[in-house]
Amino acid sequence: MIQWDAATIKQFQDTLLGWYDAHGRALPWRRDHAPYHVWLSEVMLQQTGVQTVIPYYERWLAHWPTLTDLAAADEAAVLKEWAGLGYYSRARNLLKTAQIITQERGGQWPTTAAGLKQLPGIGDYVAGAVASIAFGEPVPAIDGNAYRVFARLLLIDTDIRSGAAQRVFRAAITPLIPQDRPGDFNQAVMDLGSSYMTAKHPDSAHSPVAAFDAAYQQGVTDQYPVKSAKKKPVAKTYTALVLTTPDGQAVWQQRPSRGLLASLWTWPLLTGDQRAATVPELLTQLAAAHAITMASAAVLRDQSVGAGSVTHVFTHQHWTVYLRHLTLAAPTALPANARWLPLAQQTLAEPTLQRKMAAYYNKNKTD
DNA sequence: AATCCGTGGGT
DNA sequence: TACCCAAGGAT
Repeated sequence: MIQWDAATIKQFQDTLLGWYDAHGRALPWRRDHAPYHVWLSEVMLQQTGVQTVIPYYERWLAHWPTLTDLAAADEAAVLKEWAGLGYYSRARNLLKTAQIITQERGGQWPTTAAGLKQLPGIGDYVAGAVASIAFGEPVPAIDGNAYRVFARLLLIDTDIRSGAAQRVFRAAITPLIPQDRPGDFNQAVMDLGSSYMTAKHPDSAHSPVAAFDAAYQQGVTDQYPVKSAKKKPVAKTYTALVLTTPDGQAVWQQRPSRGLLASLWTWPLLTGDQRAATVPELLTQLAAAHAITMASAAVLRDQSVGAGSVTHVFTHQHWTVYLRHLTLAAPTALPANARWLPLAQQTLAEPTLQRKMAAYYNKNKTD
């Protein structure tokens, strides 16, 4: 690992900030440095691309313009607004933190990274980003960009997926932060990491900090950062039941409040490939899995949907979902975690998996 | 420390 | 197809 002297650090800061002043991106969350705006954007941007976030960010602020507005929201409304962004605990934690600040702290944000990190959903990265950008604290905000940029500049070969990475990079980056512009420094690093110093096909030669880039100077950019491989997703198979009445009402089922797609709504899912199961078998499993009971005598029609399946890849699971369509004469009573709503309902939070299933159903439905 | 938790885009 | 990547955090 390379250590810079004080003069080099000053030159690096001036070069990086000069470039940022001239070429930094004009993003919606950079219109001001309000902690609500900085925090919301940083949470949305976790593991998520800028172009995906922008429309969600704008819609969110139209819905809840202030932290006080958000603190008064229902969790169901928050999840509905978040639906499609993924990692849904982020949305639940946004609401929790808004309530803590509004109701327990009199609307006052902690102004240090250490204080911010106590709040739900705020870890080392978001704490550093909000503390530096909104409150001017000279702390690093170490995200994937910072890992990549400084691994190359300083030839840091610590595996960025290892437990030691946070400590090693924090020690390396902290001395480089300018006391007067920590927020701009951290944002400049992010812009650098998403323009010249990208993961794939970097343009190190034209980077404004090429002169400080040891990996580029030595022709070893492709060796940094060191990042161990992920393991591949586990394959799982399910069968979704499209349970409708003749007038187009369908059974919607809310997933448990913890775990994958927590609290979101889908058509009821049974484990395994149930394309060959009989109607009584399907209903037995439906009762066991979701406490939804209905008599097989009430089923007017039993149809498979399409010849294939819906596939959806999560971080750790690769799902294959088959669809069965059962038509009932009339709605039956449902437990608290299920509802009769139109097939194309607009009121509940649906994950992308459900949107894919609905698209597949609409394309393949028989009548 | 290792695992869980989404999604869309690129190659 | 099967990877990898993108402004991580909680348990």
